[in-house]
Amino acid sequence: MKPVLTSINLIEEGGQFFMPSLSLDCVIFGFHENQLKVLLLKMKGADEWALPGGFIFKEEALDEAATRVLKERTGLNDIFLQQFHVFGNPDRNEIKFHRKRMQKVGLRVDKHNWLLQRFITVGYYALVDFEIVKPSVDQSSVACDWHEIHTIKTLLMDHNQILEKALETLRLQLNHLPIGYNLLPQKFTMPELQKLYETILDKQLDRRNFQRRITGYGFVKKLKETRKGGAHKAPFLYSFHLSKYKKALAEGLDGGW
Amino acid sequence: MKPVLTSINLIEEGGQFFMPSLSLDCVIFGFHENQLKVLLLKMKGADEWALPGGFIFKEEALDEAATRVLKERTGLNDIFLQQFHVFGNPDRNEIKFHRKRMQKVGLRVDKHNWLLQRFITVGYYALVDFEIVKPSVDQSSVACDWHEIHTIKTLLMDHNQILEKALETLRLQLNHLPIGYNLLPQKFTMPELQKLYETILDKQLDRRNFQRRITGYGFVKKLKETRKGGAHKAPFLYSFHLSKYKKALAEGLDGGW
DNA sequence: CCTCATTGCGTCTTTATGACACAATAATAA
DNA sequence: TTATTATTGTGTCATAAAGACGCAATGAGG
Repeated sequence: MKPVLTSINLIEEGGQFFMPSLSLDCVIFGFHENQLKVLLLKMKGADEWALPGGFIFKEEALDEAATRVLKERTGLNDIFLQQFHVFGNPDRNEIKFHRKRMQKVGLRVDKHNWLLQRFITVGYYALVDFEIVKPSVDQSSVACDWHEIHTIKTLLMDHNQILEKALETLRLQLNHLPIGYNLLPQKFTMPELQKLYETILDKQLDRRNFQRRITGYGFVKKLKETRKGGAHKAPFLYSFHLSKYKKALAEGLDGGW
Repeated sequence: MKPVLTSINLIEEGGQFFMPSLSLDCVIFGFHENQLKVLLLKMKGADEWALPGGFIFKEEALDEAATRVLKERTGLNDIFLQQFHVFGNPDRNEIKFHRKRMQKVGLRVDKHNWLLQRFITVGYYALVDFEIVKPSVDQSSVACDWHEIHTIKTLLMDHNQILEKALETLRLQLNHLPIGYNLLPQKFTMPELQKLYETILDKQLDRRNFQRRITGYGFVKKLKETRKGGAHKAPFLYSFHLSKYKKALAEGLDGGW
């Protein structure tokens, strides 16, 4: 039903298992050491880093396919993921990329091969707890690592554009989806939450007003523990009160109408 | 390059012109008589109304295809449109629909026909000035009419779900995209703008506070004319100051962070 | 045990929001 | 012609939220 395909027979036989001309790419976000990071792959025969992606089985729902790709890449099952945009310009240049890659691998294929067609890709972003993810390479890639969002250079094909759009979406959805909950560990400090907001919004926030506003919403629980070990005063730990968080987000955290 | 296809050779020959397994559907919004409306089609051989849709030529960008469909349907060229979601469940049931339709038309086709495959559809919404649209049927439909948003019953396939998602997106983007500008005529009254907001947000707003807030943003110009003819006091006409509107939206009209 | 950067909590001012009062006005009915 | 009526234009007041900042408490490191 869902056979494990090697690099070679993916090219030669993928066409009979996957939807034609359709792929998906995942922007997997993690938060670590007060930095927003993205999981990137380096594929065999490619110089540039790329977003992890995959194809959709002929009988598989789009979301299922994204879930499967994320599972393969991070080892995690219950991942928060959101479809955010379809990238459908005819010049996305999957074709050149695949042809180049096949040449490097030394494979000769028919020009009607399913991979040598124009592809439209659905962008998903995922939010994971950095701590519990174990990035793993697959058979077609040589590296799989976290990259800090601001240090990312040129990515494969239109992946920079996909990443930008994912970030923009994340910013717009910050007040409507449980982004903090999914990106932070169970217990976190107020400065950590603030830094997450600042990174996503790309804007400095006042420490004291931030704290007042967040506690005002009432969706974080202050714990009795503190985070020892830092160089200065130990901040209190907090955790999300998920039902209250979701309820508040449903209304929208921004003033609005 | 982009041949006009009749109903018959669309089925038989569409496969050589269009991307396989991929379609797009448009939710075309208009605002008229203080009601939000959607343009729906009734297709030959179908009982239910449907969203206007189309396919993507093999060398055509996704947005181009959407623009083309909108042009065909409304006669308009410069339409504001936004891609908002991809619908990719395997049980969307395009297949049953097409098979049924072909039977009614009395057409026998191969089971590998391109239309009898699973289709994934990209949802676009469009905002048009109701006044200047001339809905037109195409060769595959028997009617094309505006429907008030709250009176719409069961639509074809998953089109109710697509419409719902479009409305939800519209609500979320109200403070970030020039939605008023694109839905209202050049000149409009404050009560009209308010009704538009109320319909999209599905919420009553205080007339006086609404006016204060909108004028406070500074992106509407009060004109010296009034809208005569109503049964009561003639309201002033306003028009959007587009550059200021866009600038304000870029910041986001909601308080936010 | 002193230093210092960081954290926790608070104040004050300004701005925005929500609720409501009242006068002005254009079509209609008397 | 004039009164009626529903609606629009403008303003007030109380309350809530946002922005700017002060200061004491704390924990690690010297």
